[in-house]
Parts: sequence; C-alpha cells; structure tokens
Amino acid sequence: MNLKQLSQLLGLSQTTVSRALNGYPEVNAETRQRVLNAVRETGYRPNRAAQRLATGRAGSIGLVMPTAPGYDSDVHFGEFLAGLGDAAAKHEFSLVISPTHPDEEVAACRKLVASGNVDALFLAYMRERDPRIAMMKSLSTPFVVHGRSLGIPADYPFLDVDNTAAFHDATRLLLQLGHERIALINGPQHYAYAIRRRKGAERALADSGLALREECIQHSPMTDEHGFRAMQRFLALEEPPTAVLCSSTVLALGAVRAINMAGLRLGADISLIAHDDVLPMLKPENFMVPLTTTRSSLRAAGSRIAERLISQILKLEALPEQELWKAELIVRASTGPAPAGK
Amino acid sequence: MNLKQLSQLLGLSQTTVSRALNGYPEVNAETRQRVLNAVRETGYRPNRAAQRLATGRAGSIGLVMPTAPGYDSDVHFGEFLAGLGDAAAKHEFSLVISPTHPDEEVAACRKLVASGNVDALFLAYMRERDPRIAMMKSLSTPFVVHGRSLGIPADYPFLDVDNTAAFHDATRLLLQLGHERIALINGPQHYAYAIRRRKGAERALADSGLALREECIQHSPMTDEHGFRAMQRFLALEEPPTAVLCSSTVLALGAVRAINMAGLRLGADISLIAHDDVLPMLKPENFMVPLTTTRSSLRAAGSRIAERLISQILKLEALPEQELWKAELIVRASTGPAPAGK
DNA sequence: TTTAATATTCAAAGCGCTTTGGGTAGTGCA
DNA sequence: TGCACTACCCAAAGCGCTTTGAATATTAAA
Repeated sequence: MNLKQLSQLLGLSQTTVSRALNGYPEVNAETRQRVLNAVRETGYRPNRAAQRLATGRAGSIGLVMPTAPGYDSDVHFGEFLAGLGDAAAKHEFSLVISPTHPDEEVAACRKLVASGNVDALFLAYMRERDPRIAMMKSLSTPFVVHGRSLGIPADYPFLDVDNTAAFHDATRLLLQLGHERIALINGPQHYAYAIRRRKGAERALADSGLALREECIQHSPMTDEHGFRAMQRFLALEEPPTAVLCSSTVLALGAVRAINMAGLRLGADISLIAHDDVLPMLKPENFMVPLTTTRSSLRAAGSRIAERLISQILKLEALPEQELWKAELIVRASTGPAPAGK
Repeated sequence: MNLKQLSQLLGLSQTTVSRALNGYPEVNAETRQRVLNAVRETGYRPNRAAQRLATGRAGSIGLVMPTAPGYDSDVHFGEFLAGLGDAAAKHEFSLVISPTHPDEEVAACRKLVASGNVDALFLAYMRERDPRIAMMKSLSTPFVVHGRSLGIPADYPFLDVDNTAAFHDATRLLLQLGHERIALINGPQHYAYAIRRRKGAERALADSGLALREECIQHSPMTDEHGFRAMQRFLALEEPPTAVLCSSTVLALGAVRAINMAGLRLGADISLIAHDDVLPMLKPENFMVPLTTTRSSLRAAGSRIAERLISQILKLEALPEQELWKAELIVRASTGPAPAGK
C-alpha cells in the first residue's frame, strides 16, 4: 500500500493525503479524518526511503561503533546507547550504527554522512587532536561530540564531563586523608578523557608538591581483568600506593578483588575512588565496601546529546553548543585515612 | 555531487556510470577506470535513500532496542550488538536501531519493517508465545530470532543456545558432587531462555528425585545487585542451598560477594555455576575463585545471525534455518563436593 | 450582485538512483 | 557482401514521497 493507492482509494490527490498526514493546515478537518481512518484500516506506512529522498531528511542520527573481531566490546557503549535511544525514541528517530574497525573511524564518519542515511552524527571515543572534528566541521551535517579532543581549539559542539576536575577533586580528597602514594588505573592512553583524568590527578598532587609515579599508572581497556592485574602490579611494588583511582567501576571491580586477595582492607589499608558512569549492572554502593566515586551518568549524557542533535535537525529551541558537566564526588566507605607509618 | 553531475563531467550517461560503479559487465574496462578515477577525485558517494528507493533494498538490518527512562540497560545487549556489527561491517551493512518502550516491541517491529529502512529484522528477548513471531511470518521481510519462544511451534528461523541442556548438565554436575539443595538465580521470568534454564535444572533434579524449591528461585534482571540480594536471601534460609546456578556472570558477581560476606568459601562451603556469555568485561576465570560455567558466546551468536540475515538478503549461499548451539560446561574451582553433614 | 478573500484541493515537477529496452559500432563467418 | 553476434553505451521510465504553483469552491465584504 503506497500513497498513490491510498489516495485513489480515497478519491483524493496524493498531495492532499500527504498534507493530511503531515499535519498541514490547509486540509479540511473532515477530509483529514477520512484519511486518518483509511490509514488505520489499510495499515499504510509511508516509505521512509522515499520520504528521505523527497525531504532530504533521514529521521535518524548516526554513530560509528568501533568494533572488530577480537576487539573487546565496551560496556560503556551500551549504556550510552540507551541514553541516545531514550531521546531518539521520544522524537521517533532511529539510530544508524555503522560498525567499523577502530582504525577507520574518520572514513566511516564521512561515509555515513555522505550516504544520506543520517541527519546528524554523534562522535565519541575522542582522541588527542582527533581528525574527525576538522572533517565534520568541513561538512554541513550537525554533530555533537561526546567528550572533547585535546590539542586543538574547543570550537565545536560537545558535551563533556569535567574529567580533570573530577580526578583533581578525588585526588585532593585522598591527599586530605593523608595519602601520598597514589596510583591510577586509567582507560586507554589515547583517549582524551583518560589524558584529562590523569592530568587532574597530577595537578592535585603537584599542588601538594607530589607527583604521580610512572610505575603507579596503568592505561588499559576498562575490564575487570585489567583492573585486577594493575592492582596486583601496584601491590607488588617496593613502595605500594596507599590509595588508587580507577577510571571505571568495572576496573574497580578487579582492583578490589586484588586488594582482597592481598588480604588488605579496603578503606583502611588502602583507599579507592572510582569514576562511576552509573552502569545499572554494577553499582558502587553495592560493593562489599561501598565505593567512593566521582559520578556522572553516561546514559544521561547520551540522552542529552540526542536531544541537542534532534533539536538542531528539527530546528526546535536552540540548546547550548557546549556543555561541561560536573561529576559529583560521593564519599562512601572505600576511602579512609592513610595508614600510619606508611 | 550526484550521479547526474558526475556523468556529465565524464560525458557519459547516468546508466553507464551507474553500471560501472555497480560492477556490471557491459562496461568497457577503460571506461570503468575513468569512472572510478572520477569518483575518487570528486569524492562522489551515491545517495543511499535514492539507492534504496530504486532498488527496494536498504542495506541495513534492523533491531528493536527495548529501552525507556528508568529501564535498566542490559550489558548483554552491547555484546550482542558487537557481534551483529562485526558481520554487518564485513558486508557494508549498517544497523538500524529503533529504541522502543519494552511494552511496544510488536508495534515497533512492524513499523521498522514498514518504514522500508531495513532489509531484515533481528528479534531478541523472546518471551513465551511471543506475538512478534506470528507478525513477522505474516510479512515477507527476512528475520532471525535470537533464542526461541515457548508454547508455539518452532517453525521459524532462529539461533538459540540449548539452555535447557546447559542448565541440565550444570545441575547434573552439582548432583554428582553430592549437592541436593540447589538454588537458581535466573533472568526475568518472562523470557523464554529463563524458563528453559529453569526447566533444565528442574529436570536434572527430578531425575534424581529432587525438586527445585520455590524459595530457592530468583527471577530478576541480570545485575550485580540482584545477584547479591538473591544470594543473601538464599543464605538466610533455614536450609540454605549448598550450590547455586546463575544465569549470568554478572549475577554471579553479586552472588559471590554475598557468599564472601557470609564468610563462606566458594567451591568448598558452597558451589556455583554461572552461565557465561563471554563478556569481555567480566571473565569467569578471573574471579577470585574461578567460576565453573556453561559457556556460549553472545557475540558469536550475534555475528552468526547477521551472517544469516545478510546471506538471505543478498541471496548468497543458503545457511541453516535453525541452529541450536550447545553450551560448553567448563569446570573451574567454584564447584566442589557438597559439604558433609548438610 | 460583484468582488475579494479564504479555504480546499489538485496536477505535476522533482529528489538521485537503478534498470529496462533499445541503439550503434565493430567483429567473425558464410 | 551480408548477416548474426558481441561489446558497449544511451534515453527514459520508474521507485514513493513532498512541495510548488494553480485551480476551484466557498464565504465575506462591498
């Protein structure tokens, strides 16, 4: 069933039917009702491809999903997606995901835009001097970056969490508790958020005349296993840290395990602060020793970005171009005074 | 830059250029090369909406993502998506995700198909007598179900893990070890896989003249927290179980925590077997006490389903309509003989 | 009763691509 | 030389929708 058939059925022109369906004012109320009824009865659905071709709009927002066989999927991706999805669903947008090898993201973005399949693009997993930004600016498709790049001017639309501040504050708390040997279990080194978190910690330490020792830093994908290994490595050091920062509760999971296994008491012998993306699967308050965290909901961020993108596509109210969210520092039991004599 | 402009630039007809690009044989090799060069120089990309309209093909496979504000996202979804993505990327397909309220999946599927946005549909989160199956069978769009429904004939394309057998085998192992009081921490009650897993366990118990006690069953979303709570509840019973089955390593995570907290030794005082979806984030072999599991990769399943869908769309080789994968039972340290005197 | 608005409706022109149904040369063979 | 092929290329017809520019019917104002 297509427009033509439907309009013939009704004895109306395609124009009128189309207008009736799309809410244009110049249609008699009674006629519109007739059309609507016919739609219900016939189950007619406009063909989106044709709609797109005619309007130039796709009704969907695109994102590139870095993936490849052997490349670990990222838990955080799903959570973020849920946020995008919530907002998209509200406006009847769909998400077009282009699964792509992590090394070919730039090309994949360009392709996705050129395909005409999407009205806007969402960019994530930002790196230092990320080439995707210049590329997107040269096109006219709206986009919002989740996070911020580094080393290039921040003159593009983004939504980021103030990672530097979050880790600065967390580190300062540890310092105030008397910790001096602090370690960091971070995400992969090439991501901007990881760099910023590290900087935040380093700055807080520097403010107290201390430094983040090279051997007390771990950069790796955010899985339980990497958290565990990193913590084990730290604990084996000649001068092991008395406190550790984790870039994710998933990393913290492994770290806590290593701590337990070493017979140390979390919050007493060693303190831990994790960044909490609010993964429903893993809540910091439910750890055996509840975790002190810097919290910022990934899902909320996804949702907000989708809102911004859609409001731009549909030319609704103007939303801020750039947003920097503060993470909340929530103190629970995993942090305590530095053990004496260390 | 569109086909028309490109063909004018080359002094060729749109037909020829189109054919050159799509690999049709009736084009002079030299001409084709000229076209290809021009494409490279101009950066021309065919408009997908137009392609779709003309071919009737969308170049993408669709899925409905159940989501709503306040509705927890599911870790397993992301992992599955990665699998779909791997295969999709290989054939230059994209994924169209329609985020939908969990109660409106049927309507969302119908809409997604009718939109012409997708060439095939992937169905998951199967329930008992799932209405989506009849609906999809009435349409002519290819689809593959991940899992199987229950209570209706299995006469549709699916890929499922033999959940009944997996939990049957796991339970039998526990019985062989002398356990008689066995508990089950399962996924939400309305999902077919959860029902099958329960049945598997019940059957194995019945074979030994035992039963799964009602108070030893927990149905809930698969998060750490639910695993923890369930285990705590079990341990508080008058006659607590000596072994527990978990439907996910995420649930096991919480369960193990409760076990530790109760001062019990996993694999000695209490045994645990979890179903392992091979989430990179959380590996059973890395638990403090490595977990005995029934293993079946979610990602591999996703990938395989995408392959099947695509081969059907593109009319490549015929792949099996129905597949039932066996889960491997992998014994690690979390299972041991039932404690004496219990 | 006219005339000017206003309210409805329509025919037709695209949107950019694929594909059908011819054409036109050039080649080999009788 | 004539004929059947083959190789290559083209014009034009859609795909199903939106939107422009007009036409027609209705109503209000003069």
